[in-house]
Amino acid sequence: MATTSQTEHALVTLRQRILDGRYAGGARLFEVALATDLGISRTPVRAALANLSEEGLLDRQAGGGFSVRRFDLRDVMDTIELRGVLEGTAARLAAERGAVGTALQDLRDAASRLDAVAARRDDDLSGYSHWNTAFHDALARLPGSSVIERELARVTALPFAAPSAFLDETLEAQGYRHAFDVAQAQHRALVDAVERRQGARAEWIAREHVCQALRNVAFLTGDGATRASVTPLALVRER
Amino acid sequence: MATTSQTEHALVTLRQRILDGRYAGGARLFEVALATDLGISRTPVRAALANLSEEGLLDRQAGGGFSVRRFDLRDVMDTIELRGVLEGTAARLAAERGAVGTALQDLRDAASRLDAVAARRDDDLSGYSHWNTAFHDALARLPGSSVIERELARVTALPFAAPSAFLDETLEAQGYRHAFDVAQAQHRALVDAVERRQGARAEWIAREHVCQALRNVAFLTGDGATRASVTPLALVRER
DNA sequence: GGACGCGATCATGTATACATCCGCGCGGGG
DNA sequence: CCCCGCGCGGATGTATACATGATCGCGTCC
Repeated sequence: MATTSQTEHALVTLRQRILDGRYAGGARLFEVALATDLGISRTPVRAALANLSEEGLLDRQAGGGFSVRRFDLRDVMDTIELRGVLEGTAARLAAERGAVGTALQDLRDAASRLDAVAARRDDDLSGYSHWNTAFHDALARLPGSSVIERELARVTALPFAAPSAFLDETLEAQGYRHAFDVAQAQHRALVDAVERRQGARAEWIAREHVCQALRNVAFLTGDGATRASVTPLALVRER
Repeated sequence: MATTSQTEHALVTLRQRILDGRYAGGARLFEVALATDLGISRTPVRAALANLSEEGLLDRQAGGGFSVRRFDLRDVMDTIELRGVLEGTAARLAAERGAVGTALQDLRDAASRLDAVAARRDDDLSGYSHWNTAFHDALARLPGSSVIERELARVTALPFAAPSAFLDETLEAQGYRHAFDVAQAQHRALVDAVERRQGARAEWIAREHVCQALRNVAFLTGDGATRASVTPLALVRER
């Protein structure tokens, strides 16, 4: 039912297409056309569309039906800033209330792994990306609040708002090694702040941490033509 | 109500039932049972369930199907705090970037109306509630960010996180007039901060503003037995 | 010549039959 | 007595036929 289901197939295919920018922002998606295209009936297509709407990739239109959600550069920046705000809140609450379960240990582990990757200095981008994602996942779980965790999951589901969204692109584009080190210092400082129950400091560090992502977006979109080649920005259009 | 669509009917009915606490938190909702109960087919029931999942009132279960989302008192507090965080962000961004369109004027208008209601001192709770909601709506629109607006709409859709959720109950429970005045002072201060482009101050005021809502929840749940009678908390259960 | 109205067309809404999958209990066999 | 496996019942998944409603263009009537 899971992997072979038609709904799953439609969901994966359509998500990929939207992320690829194959459908223009604001474009309406018609059930019959998609069903014919995918070679399935309208029912699983409807189910997939409802799912994608829940993920924030589609908008429900007034009289029924769905359209592709429109993202411009401003929305990308706002979403990344929102991630900073939510991660800051997660860090602050964890500091105020105490971290829950194994989340703090997971956070420390991820930070150590990132240290190890950085120490090797062999440009292990996929390793860095993996443990960076693990760090931010642990951060989301830190205060043990299902509400915070849920909202952070929603935001980071968007391709350009994921914690490791622009790691590969920016690091490959330039020798951004110092940004790499600065980010790692912030990870360490965040752990320290939460352990010392310094809520305001923890929140501020998380806020500042996303500023690197904002700079990356600015850099990648600065000289114009490169935009289309940046994977997480494929669905972004100017309005 | 204008549309007599079956999906709409199912959506409204089921939402009401969930909000009333008629279905226990975590309880699974079966399509056939609901369809029979509502006298319609499974199709519009499915559509309504998908909608309610999008609203955050239901959880999608692993193997398919939906269950009623579980809320305990901690979740209520976290959601209200989250509203404070998001409203604070809206206020800060508006201060930093400048308010957009008529939103700032709408905000001032709502504040003036609230002043007028307060000046009359006739306990016009529905009037206060209405303009309080208008104030917070304008605040969400203030930075002109569809991302912020969307997330705030999601959070305030939950019955206990709406800006005017506990107004009636608390004001009627006690002569909470001074809280009324304090809240109005915060509204005024928030407008002032945004106008003066004082982002940090604006954010802080919005954060502090929801603390009154947190106190209201604590008050209404403090002496135990009153909980069930508080409308926005009907779906809340201890875990 | 302009405006109203009718019908075609296309999109979603709805019902329903059938398929599939999963869990569980019963029965037979080791 | 325990374990394996078959079958059944109930749940969601899927396809499809038909209903409904909105939009638009064309034709006719005033």
